[in-house]
Amino acid sequence: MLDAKKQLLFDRQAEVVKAVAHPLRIAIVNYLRDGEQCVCDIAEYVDSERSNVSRHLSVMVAAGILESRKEGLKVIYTLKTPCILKFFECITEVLRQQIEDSEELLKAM
Amino acid sequence: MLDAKKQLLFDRQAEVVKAVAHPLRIAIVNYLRDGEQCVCDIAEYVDSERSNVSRHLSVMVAAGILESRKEGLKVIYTLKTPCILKFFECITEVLRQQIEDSEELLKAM
DNA sequence: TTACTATATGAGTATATAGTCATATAACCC
DNA sequence: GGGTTATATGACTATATACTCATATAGTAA
Repeated sequence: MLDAKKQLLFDRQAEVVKAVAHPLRIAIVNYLRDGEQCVCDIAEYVDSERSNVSRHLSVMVAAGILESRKEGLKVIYTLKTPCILKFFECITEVLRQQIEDSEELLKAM
Repeated sequence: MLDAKKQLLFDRQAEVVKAVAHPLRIAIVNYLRDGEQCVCDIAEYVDSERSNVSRHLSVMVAAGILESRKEGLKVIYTLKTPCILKFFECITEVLRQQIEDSEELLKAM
């Protein structure tokens, strides 16, 4: 059975994972690979309301994925842990496997 | 701006990430590291209703994370892409960073 | 056949999350 | 000071998700 310590760990891990479990947030993380950006530029890139983007950014900061600092009027967001990018390599591998499976299925038809 | 192709990719990636963005599902994936298991044993391990566990498992199969096969009355679930484990290394690194930050804060107090 | 077990799923409820709009705050420029 | 801009947040609605209970299905064993 799951002990309380492990359960707590999985809760914390789930918080982090949830923070990137959204297409918009994934787009943001990918955008920030190329360098830090303000809310307004991110909002333009992902084509969504600034207020909405601001909320998504807060969630990712709370999860420890992003960092922010104020610069004049703007708030600049950065990737805090570049390891989050390795994360997407894993996800891409899952997707690649899915496509291979579809191809197998197609061949068998 | 995000083009349609990238948007589609991020949608697919989000599907996979969502499939592990839950403490119970993370517990299941960790349990399956040590080998395949049936629904009943998984349900006992995570201490949840079988019907609930069964649904969580279906989601992860749909996302391409798990595989299943029938064996008598039981349905056995396996990790399909072991790369999903690397995934958790990244998450753990984010958590470790968070703890380091807390320590820094504490020292500064 | 009947009884039993493991799993899946429909229907319902409760909760969480995303998105929008209006408004507040903070920093800037005049 | 007043006006403007960037960001954050409260309040709301719409939607998605998790969970439970009851039931259906498929296999097993008598």
